[in-house]
Amino acid sequence: MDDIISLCKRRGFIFQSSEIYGGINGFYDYGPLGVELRKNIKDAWWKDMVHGRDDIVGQDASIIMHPNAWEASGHVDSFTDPMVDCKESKMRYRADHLLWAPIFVEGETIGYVSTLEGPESQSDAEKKANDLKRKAAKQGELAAIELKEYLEATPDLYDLIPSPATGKPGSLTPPREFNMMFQTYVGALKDDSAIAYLRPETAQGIFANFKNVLDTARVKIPFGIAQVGKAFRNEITPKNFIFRSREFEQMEIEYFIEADEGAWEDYYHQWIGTRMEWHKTIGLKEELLSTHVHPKDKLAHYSRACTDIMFEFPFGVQELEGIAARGNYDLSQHQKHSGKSMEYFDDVKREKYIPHVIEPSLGVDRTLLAIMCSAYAVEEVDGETRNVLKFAPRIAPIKAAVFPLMKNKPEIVEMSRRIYDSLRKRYYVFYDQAGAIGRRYRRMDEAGTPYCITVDFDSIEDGTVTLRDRDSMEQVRLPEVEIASYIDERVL
RNA sequence: GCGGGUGUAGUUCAGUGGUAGAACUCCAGCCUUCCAAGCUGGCUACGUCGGUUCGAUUCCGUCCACCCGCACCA
Repeated sequence: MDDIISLCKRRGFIFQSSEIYGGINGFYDYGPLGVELRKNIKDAWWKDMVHGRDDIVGQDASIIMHPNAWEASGHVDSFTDPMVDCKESKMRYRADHLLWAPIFVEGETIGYVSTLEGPESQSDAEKKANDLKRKAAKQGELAAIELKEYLEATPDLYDLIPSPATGKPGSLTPPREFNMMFQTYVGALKDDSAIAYLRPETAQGIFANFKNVLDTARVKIPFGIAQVGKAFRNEITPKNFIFRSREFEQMEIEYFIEADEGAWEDYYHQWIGTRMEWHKTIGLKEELLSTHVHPKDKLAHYSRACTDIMFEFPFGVQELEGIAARGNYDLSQHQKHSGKSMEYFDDVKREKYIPHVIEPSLGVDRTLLAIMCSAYAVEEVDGETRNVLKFAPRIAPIKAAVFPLMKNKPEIVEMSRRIYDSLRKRYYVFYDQAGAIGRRYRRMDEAGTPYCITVDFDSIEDGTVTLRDRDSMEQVRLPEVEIASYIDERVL
């Protein structure tokens, strides 16, 4: 992983944000090659998911929305993770995973117990209750133990509830709120009425425009709306390079389907297949991809099912994309909060309903990192090591490079410039005449450029050039006029 | 947020209480007829702020950032 991070910096893919000021945690910048790669990923997605299908249209919603949109979506209330720290054991718990109960013997409170949520929580609590009873030297029956979340504890109880780790009361902090949405102010006044949020996901911009798109794009269920855009989350701990950052970009589709309870499952599985196949087309190594099905008891209450597409990064198997069957929760919420109907009239069924939705949601930055990890290779060539990024040609930042074999032979340089000028009208092409030819090849290997064209002495005689393949390092000889079509076939 | 570690050139690393060196990279020139060749020259660094000191890149503290572990992760 360190090698990849180092290469990203060295070759101008990714820089730490504000590096000259010491950097800022959780933010990254994309350099000249990074921005090309990133753009190619987004273009490939858009081309395949929007232009390549007749049932999906695009949109681009603003990053700042009406604050009520985030009330409706539930993000204002629940996009928080209240946390509790144990001052003694230095452990940290989510307040809704930390359970506690008062212990009664014969109607008298003898103390409190705490435990963590899980299959053992009840038995653990009972065991601790018995210990408590023994210590208090009480006779009589223990009353039934009713576990509650720490969030339900009143402030006077914070000092009485013991830490689950140490068993001692008084070491737990009150639950500390942490909303992951960035706040800002719209307009000149900095009061509560001006509070707005940077969106933590692009999805709500799609739901909020559902009616607009429906009324203007002549779409019929089933259909999808796609969007690519930045989202912001004030993560507690950004981690693993660009994998979890505070500013990131999503590629999301909301695919609207009929409301029948029997219908969603087919669409859902289709989407998992479609998305999995797509990841292979952009060069992610198949053996590093997998799926993770969320167990039913871990799903949000409005969610029918959720499958993650996982990628094996050097730091572990992590989520790349989430495909969720979300019922009609979001549209219903927006209907409720906005007072505007989100119903769809189905001409075939002759009925009105609020559509259900399947949501494939992919992170651009995570995809880019997965591509770097898939493409990076160190090879041995004639006793020398070669660093190479084996990008799928369609997403490679630079599609081809043109080299004059010698820079001090005017005819060769002239022909090289001519080829370069003609190719650069089609895609990003790099011209390099500095240094030995082998060095130029290796430089392009590290940038992941799939093809290098070299103009040599034969070229000015017979009009052919050599075209060298990045992965095999083999060369073919082509007439100048065939270069463009040869590369077109492979990179578009 | 806690504990531990780290911070010197674009990269990877040396080193010192008297302001620093290497390799590779990069740039220029010479040379060079296809895979990091050679020669010459050149650019570039002690994360930040403060303290101790005659003097700090070095010692101490603060902050920032990065790495590992814990915890957290719509």
